[in-house]
Amino acid sequence: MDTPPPPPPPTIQFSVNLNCAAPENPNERVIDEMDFFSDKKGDGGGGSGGGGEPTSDDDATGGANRTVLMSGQSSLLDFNINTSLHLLTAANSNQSTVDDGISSNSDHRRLENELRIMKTKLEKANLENQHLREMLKQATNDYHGLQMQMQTLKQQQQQQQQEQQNNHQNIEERQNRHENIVAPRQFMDLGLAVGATDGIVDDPDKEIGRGDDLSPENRVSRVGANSSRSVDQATEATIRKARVSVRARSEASMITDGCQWRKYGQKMAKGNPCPRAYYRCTMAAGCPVRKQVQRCADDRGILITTYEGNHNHPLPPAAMAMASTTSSAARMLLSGSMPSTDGIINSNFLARTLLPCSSSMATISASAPFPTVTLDLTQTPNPLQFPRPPNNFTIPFPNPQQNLDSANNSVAALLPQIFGQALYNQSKFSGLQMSQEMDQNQLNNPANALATDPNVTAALAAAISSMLGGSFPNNGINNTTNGNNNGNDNNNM
DNA sequence: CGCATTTGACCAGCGC
DNA sequence: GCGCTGGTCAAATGCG
Ligand SMILES: [Zn+2]
Repeated sequence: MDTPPPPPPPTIQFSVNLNCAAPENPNERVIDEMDFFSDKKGDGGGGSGGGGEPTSDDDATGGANRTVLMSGQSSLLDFNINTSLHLLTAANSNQSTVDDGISSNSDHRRLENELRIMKTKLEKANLENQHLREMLKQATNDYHGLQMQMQTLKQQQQQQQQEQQNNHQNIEERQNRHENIVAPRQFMDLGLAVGATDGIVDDPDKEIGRGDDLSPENRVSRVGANSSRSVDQATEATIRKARVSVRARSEASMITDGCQWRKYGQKMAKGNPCPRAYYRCTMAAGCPVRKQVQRCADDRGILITTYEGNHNHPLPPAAMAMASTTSSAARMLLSGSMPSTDGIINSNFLARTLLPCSSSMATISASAPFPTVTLDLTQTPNPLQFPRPPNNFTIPFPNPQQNLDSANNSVAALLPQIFGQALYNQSKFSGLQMSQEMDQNQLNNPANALATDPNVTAALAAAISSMLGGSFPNNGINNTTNGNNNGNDNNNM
């Protein structure tokens, strides 16, 4: 779901929370934010039982007063019954009694002052809550998208089983049906996530510029002056388009990702004897998704596939994996690199988010013109033996076995969830759930905290590697390109 | 014959 | 302004 007003970048949220929490009451305020979302939890960080249990009195004063109450003075509840504003005075009654003898006017002024301060704080808190709500909404949407994908996989599996039982036809027929089973439109909300981030820069370009430029009818007048406008828009959109490149060992000419690709160009890259092939998604007429396939100059066994753009059409489950992976990764990139001052910091942060364990496995380059996420899977000789660390986060697979059952999708289907987890982790540091799971040390160094959790990287590597390795022998799904563009033919310069 | 690939040419951005 | 490079187009070619 691309929200026209760009959702507040998580990283910014993180800093905001730090600013609010650090100076005075680090824990209570954050906890209270969490409390705002989950109405059930009355106790803050440690409280088991009574502490912050919302009472009927609490309802009368509203959530704002609860903020004050959470600061440790629950005994003041009685005073709050009269007026909500008196809570503030009551909270500082101890100090005010000291000054009592001086003048009641100054006391009054001070009270007003504090009232003002509290009001501003309240507004701030409300604003923050709003932001967090938006983030929560987005996370929920992502979750729903994944659920839809899960359902699709289930349905597909059931259909396949039925087909196997009813008629033991040849495999080709089944694969044709496999193509026809497209993902529900809802998933496109996930897939188009980058589109939302694109909207930060220039919204209509992606659809109008790209779409027009790619439609065959409009290509006729490409050289003409009338097309210059759309071309400009398209290039502008391209400038900030994030890319996701996957490095993996493969002898095939192209990795199988479930999409239909049509080769539209081949160039000799600078400093690489192997040509670079350009592919375009042909599953829909105006689909803007492209990918580049190139062999590594040093080791021709390494295939570098770079994805760009988002599908504007429903996808078969097998293709959804990679599509949502790339879009999620791209969204991570763009959401982090958007603010100008934080760009560098965020890119580093994102790099460590994606790559907690080993720096050699994935890198994030936010440098111009394209921010790129690179997943280097060449270091994992046997992905299936990847150790599964038992701690910390549990990647929210709805039902992993279902995924593994269907041959084609198998591990590839895990990709979006894994990346979704990465996003989830990122949002964690933005303040969503920080208070409950992070201690102070981790608060100071969130990237390190993430780095201690190798689940993301491990699962990601295993998924992609397995996909690469497993899909080639016979599971070639929809790819129409065959592998005869191997290194030697140097065509273009 | 239709479709995908090949491949030379074209275009735009960027650095000098 | 010029050359280099990446990316794209589209006519030519190949294939089933
Ligand atoms: Zn597509």
